[in-house]
Amino acid sequence: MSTYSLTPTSYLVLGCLASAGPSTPYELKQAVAESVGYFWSFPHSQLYSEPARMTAAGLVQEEREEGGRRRRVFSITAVGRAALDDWLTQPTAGLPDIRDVGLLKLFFGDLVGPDEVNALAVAQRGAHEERLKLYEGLFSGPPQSAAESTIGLGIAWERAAAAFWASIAENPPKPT
Amino acid sequence: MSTYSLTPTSYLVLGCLASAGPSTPYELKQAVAESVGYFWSFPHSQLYSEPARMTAAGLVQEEREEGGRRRRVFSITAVGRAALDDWLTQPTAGLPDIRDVGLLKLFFGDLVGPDEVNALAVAQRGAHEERLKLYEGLFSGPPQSAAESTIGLGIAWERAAAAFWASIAENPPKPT
DNA sequence: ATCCCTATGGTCTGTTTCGGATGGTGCCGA
DNA sequence: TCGGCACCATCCGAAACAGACCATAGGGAT
Repeated sequence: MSTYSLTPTSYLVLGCLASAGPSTPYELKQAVAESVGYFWSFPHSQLYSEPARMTAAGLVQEEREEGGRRRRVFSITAVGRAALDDWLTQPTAGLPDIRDVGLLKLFFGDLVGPDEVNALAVAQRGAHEERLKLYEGLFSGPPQSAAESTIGLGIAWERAAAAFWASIAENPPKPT
Repeated sequence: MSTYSLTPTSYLVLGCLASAGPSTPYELKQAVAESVGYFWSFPHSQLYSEPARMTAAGLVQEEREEGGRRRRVFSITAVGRAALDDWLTQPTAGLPDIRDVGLLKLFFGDLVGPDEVNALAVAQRGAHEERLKLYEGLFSGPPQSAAESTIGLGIAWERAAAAFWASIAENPPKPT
């Protein structure tokens, strides 16, 4: 067999199918949008193409809805479930890039004046605070599952970032 | 004119050329690796191909070294500088995705046991702490420039993430 | 001087991602 | 019954990506 490599998108699909049962790509898209999509946006087109790819590899299988639109419904196979468990069981130690366009601008902030840096900092601070409020409104009690607990990192990140940009705004870096 | 769109990579190149003066792709690669590369890794191949693309758009210009390897040396043009200033002057309010594979695994943590979640949390915590130490060792005093101040967000992120994973490890989420 | 070795420096390619443009289609209300 | 819209799906060009692979200058050993 070819060295078929599973991408994060693949595991996303596998995980969703394992959690929510058989789904259409559209349902995947919905589920993703209101959960994991907050910290990892997947283009919806991939949620259509990826299951197709994975069908060929035997990780999922495809059926058709009976009536109506006769949409494709994908479900995870035993092979897929094994691949998912395998992945979930390996504790990744890899770290993501921050890849923040705002931070990239700050990095080149010495090329423009302090006013521009300040405007950037204010805008970023506002955006992070807004997002923070959104996150804080999502759940009321303490997290009820591993899935819900992920919001904790979102909140921590937004708080940290808001504080960082606030400090930049207050105390603009200047080459002496 | 065609709608030539500048990507973050383009601005990276422009910014580096504006900051450091005319450079070869190899020098760009070096400069990036030891600075902005910590939070945004650019494949080195792009630092070769992107300036070529940009030359065609008139944003940079290319010369050749006299002796030795006769490497390509790129420098920013007035047009390029204007584009860069324009970009730097617009305060982006956009937020990046976190895109953390570990967090994605946590999101599906309900599909495996608490032991696996715990192992993940421990590994992630360790990785973030290690990275934190690296960052803290980079500069001694307070930041001397906008560029240096970016490390602040790196440190804040690593601290927040390490704390988050520590809390997951201590208090593993369990569906009741 | 020559030749080899290795740091340094550069190119190329197949795959995946991205994100939006575009194109169907079932269903409900008038 | 028919028109419109929300729902659903596919496609495509342009980049990003990772990394394999190649080239060469210049120093050191002989």
